[in-house]
Amino acid sequence: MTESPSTTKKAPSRIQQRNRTLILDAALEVFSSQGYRGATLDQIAKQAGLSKPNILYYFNGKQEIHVTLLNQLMTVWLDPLKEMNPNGDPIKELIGYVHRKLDMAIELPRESRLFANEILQGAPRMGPHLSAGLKPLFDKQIIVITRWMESGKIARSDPAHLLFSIWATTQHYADFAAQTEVLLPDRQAREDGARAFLDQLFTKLLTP
Amino acid sequence: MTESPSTTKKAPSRIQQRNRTLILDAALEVFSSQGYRGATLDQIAKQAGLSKPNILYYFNGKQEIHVTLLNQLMTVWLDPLKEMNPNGDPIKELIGYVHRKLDMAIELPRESRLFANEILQGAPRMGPHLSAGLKPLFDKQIIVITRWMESGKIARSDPAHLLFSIWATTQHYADFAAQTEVLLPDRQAREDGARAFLDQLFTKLLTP
DNA sequence: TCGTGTCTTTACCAAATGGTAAAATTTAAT
DNA sequence: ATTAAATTTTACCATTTGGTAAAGACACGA
Repeated sequence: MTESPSTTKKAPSRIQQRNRTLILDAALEVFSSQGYRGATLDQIAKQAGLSKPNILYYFNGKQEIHVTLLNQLMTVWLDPLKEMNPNGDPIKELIGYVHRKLDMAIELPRESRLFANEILQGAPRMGPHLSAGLKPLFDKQIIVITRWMESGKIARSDPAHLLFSIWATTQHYADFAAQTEVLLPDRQAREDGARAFLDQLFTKLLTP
Repeated sequence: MTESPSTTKKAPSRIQQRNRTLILDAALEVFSSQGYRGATLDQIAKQAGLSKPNILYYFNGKQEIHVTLLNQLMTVWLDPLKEMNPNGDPIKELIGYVHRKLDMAIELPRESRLFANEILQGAPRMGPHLSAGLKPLFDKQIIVITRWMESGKIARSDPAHLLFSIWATTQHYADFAAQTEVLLPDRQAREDGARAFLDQLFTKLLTP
């Protein structure tokens, strides 16, 4: 029986694994720079070095590629937040989180833009994941941070907005790169400056 | 001679003014929520209550509507930055700027998202305006802030990244509303919390 | 009210785009 | 080597979408 591998759940062949990876890589490139509607299967196919029908042999449609990508990268994206250790030194943990997020924005700007695009459009294909995936983790870490504040180890502020501000300031360097690159053209200086500034900003906020 | 008013530069009639406004309003709604490629002339037409050909009577094409919108709103968007008074009290000026930007994000989320969409895609239709419009103003205000720091009236930090962090944290509430609304559903609490937090964040940073 | 120019609608079109059918080719186990 | 299954290509198709032509409706000054 000849059936598309996109529905089959049996062991994927070497070719299948290679091509699905190829497609998802290409899709990340295209979706992150063009948005969901701006991206075309032809662009993804060309970027992947495959034909359009070939791509539809591995995925049931454009939407499935996009959703697969979002699901797959969600884990990577939330990892730094999970890694915060409730028993570590609060300032170290939070400043460390800031640095890890900034590193991710610099090293994985496509992933950042992929999510930014999706959220900007109202998260039409990710809404459930926000409630089911992000929200619980968010609430959990809010509690951790609140405890840290109550223990007096860091200054009191609103933990939720603290996280928002960390996300906003770090992802800004990926999502608004077209702007920051015009305003601060020297890449190395910009990245070093960002690190130093965010360190200072959040250290001052958190130090009791 | 019958000619489209989009090329004519003569005094626009009452109807012309009304309909161009109607179209630009509709276009703001659609472009900001769907992005440039995601927006269709049919959507804009429906939103404006006009027919598609009628819309193309007033504008020469989709791109012209978009560019007109960007140009028109650029002024409004940069206004708060211009308003910073070099002779005022530095902390008051900067904190005031933060509050004005946050108010704009809350009151004009569509404008914020319109620009966010455009920058995210690499500013393909706005690139020149960044260099020609924003850059000079940015550089000028960097100098003002630098002087404030040198005078000892505010703590030293990187002025460019200070502005980036103000933009990032305030616009976050408009651009990532789909996310913040899931994580902090109570609108009033969210907005009040944002104001208080950003006030605290930047006051701590700037106080010498 | 008449006529000229302004505005709107109807009826289209060509290109782009997501997707499919089925033939052709390649892979791999026997 | 043979063959059955997996993979890729070729040739399409229906819909959507930005855009146009031209006829029709309307406004308004003389």
